[in-house]
Amino acid sequence: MGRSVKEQLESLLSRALDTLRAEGLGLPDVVTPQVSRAKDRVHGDFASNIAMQLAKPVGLPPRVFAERLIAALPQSSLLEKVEIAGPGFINFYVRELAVFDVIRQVLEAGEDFGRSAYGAGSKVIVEFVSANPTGPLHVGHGRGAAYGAAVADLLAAVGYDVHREYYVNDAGRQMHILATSIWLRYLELCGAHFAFPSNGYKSTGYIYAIAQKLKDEHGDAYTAPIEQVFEGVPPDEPQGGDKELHIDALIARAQELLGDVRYRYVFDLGLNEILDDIRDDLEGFGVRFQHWYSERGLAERGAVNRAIEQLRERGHIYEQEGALWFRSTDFGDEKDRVVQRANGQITYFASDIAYHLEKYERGFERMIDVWGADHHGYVPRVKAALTALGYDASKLDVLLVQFAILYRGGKRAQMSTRSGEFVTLRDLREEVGSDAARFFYVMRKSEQHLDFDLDLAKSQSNDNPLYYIQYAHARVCSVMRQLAAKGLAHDRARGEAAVARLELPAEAELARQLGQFPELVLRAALAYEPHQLVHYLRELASQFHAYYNGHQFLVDDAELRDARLNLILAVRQVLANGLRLLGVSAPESM
RNA sequence: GCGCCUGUAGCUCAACUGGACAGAGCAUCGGCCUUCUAAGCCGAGGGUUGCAGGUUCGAAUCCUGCCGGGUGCGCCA
Repeated sequence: MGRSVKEQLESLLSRALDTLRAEGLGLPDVVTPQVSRAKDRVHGDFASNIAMQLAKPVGLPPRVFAERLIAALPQSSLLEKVEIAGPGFINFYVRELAVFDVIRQVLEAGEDFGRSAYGAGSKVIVEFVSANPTGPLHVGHGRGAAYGAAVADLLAAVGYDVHREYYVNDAGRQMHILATSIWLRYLELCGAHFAFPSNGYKSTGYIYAIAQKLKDEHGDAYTAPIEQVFEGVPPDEPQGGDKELHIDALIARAQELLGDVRYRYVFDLGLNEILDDIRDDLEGFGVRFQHWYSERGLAERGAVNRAIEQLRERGHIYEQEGALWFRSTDFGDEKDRVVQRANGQITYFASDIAYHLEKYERGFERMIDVWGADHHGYVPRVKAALTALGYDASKLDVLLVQFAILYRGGKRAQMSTRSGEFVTLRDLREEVGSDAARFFYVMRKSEQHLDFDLDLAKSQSNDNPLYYIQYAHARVCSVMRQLAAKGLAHDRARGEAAVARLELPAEAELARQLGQFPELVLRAALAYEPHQLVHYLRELASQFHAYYNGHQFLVDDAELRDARLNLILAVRQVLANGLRLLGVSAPESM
């Protein structure tokens, strides 16, 4: 595909600077000129602010320096003209034919147009979703899933070797609460009556479903007398007690009455059922992982103890009131953190240190974690631990995703994990479809709170930006169907030979927009900002719709017709490539 | 109280990461279907970028201080 126009211009400027340096101008030794797209067409196609940046060190007024730079520019067939504007911008006007060459490039590259090798050879891990397997994914997880998947796909598109991973928290206290909740529901199904713990997973239907499965498969082999279950258990909160002590005692009782093997069975049954559901849900959402990384496995391999040991060897661990603490305040955290509780249990934080340690050991050059923004307080301590262990914490980028708030009929549709009444990702997908969900989730910058308008996402109207973009794609397909219906064939070579017939401003504008796609993909990938792609596609669709409305493609003049068809086929290709990166389909008809 | 995110048109958001007159969509108003899908197009109005300072050739963007919204500050995960 060759170097982009932008890169070629930057290289031209570099050579001009070398010339001036040779002439004895006081230039810094290393200068990498930046060329950017001109925001406004009256400023040409590309612009550089290099003259203003270097005016001071060189000791010349910006415009004078710009003039000398332009005079030193090597000859290039690319350029129509170069001008100085405003305080000292250098504006580049690119030849029309160079602009239209992108059509040929798009049609040749097809699905690969927009891809690049920027990150080639670099291994990156994107860890996202990682929701506790204690229940179905809800709409908050959905945004992390859509965003993480888009970031991963963008990075892969620009050449990184991307590893997508889900960290499964299958070892913590929450999982024990889940196992115990399932078991108590099972006892209910077997005829027992009691007050369900207020801190248990009371939830809607899935706990019962798993309990029912246990009953179907094993009858009453897992029962225990209900008096024994609650004997000596401290009172629950509604009875004036402590809900945490209450549930912890019930967990201990479940383990005691079931014994190791049967308890483990219930525990794993719950874990696997829920994990299967999550996997299936994400699959339907177009989100796939290379690896489901088990927290329990980490502990069983001794990796967590090893991590704590390494911290201790480096002198960052101390003991206080029976617990082991990591002195994270030495590394900028606001307070020290417990890694092992007084009761001997390892904290989630300790597992997380071990997990990230392994990410380094597995050879990733960049690590990306996508977390809910409510976990932001957790970032400094993880980075502190990695720094303490001698790793470069700047290789870890924690991307925080703000909440998505659902609106239906102008009112908030609430969600919460513990109360029985929450909106699952599956509910959302069923209501608006996976395409709309994927699209709306990444429409906004991730650190921006997202107002998710369910009515808008469902509406088949011009308010809905997703339909607007998909419709542009479908329209091109429709044109091609019409071509066939008229008994005509499209000849790409004839169109390419007649590219000079594309004389309309709208055509040049479209070609310019197409030419920006590769840079846009790169920029969106490196900034972790898929919303840039959304805005780009909207703009491209808008330009296409205007072109479509104003001009006929299926004209009698075969050369002109094929030249125009090449252009709109290129538009269709870029729309499809962009939508695919967002995990959204590109329908052939609507 | 401290930390992080955030405040841009009536509403929802952009602004290529410090660049040129701050741009879109929706909503409002006025036009366009005997021609490739009107799920579309064309046009109009709408702004002291929360407020006050500062940094510089140049600020919505960086710094400081206020004001408002969100979120977090467990031997939870």
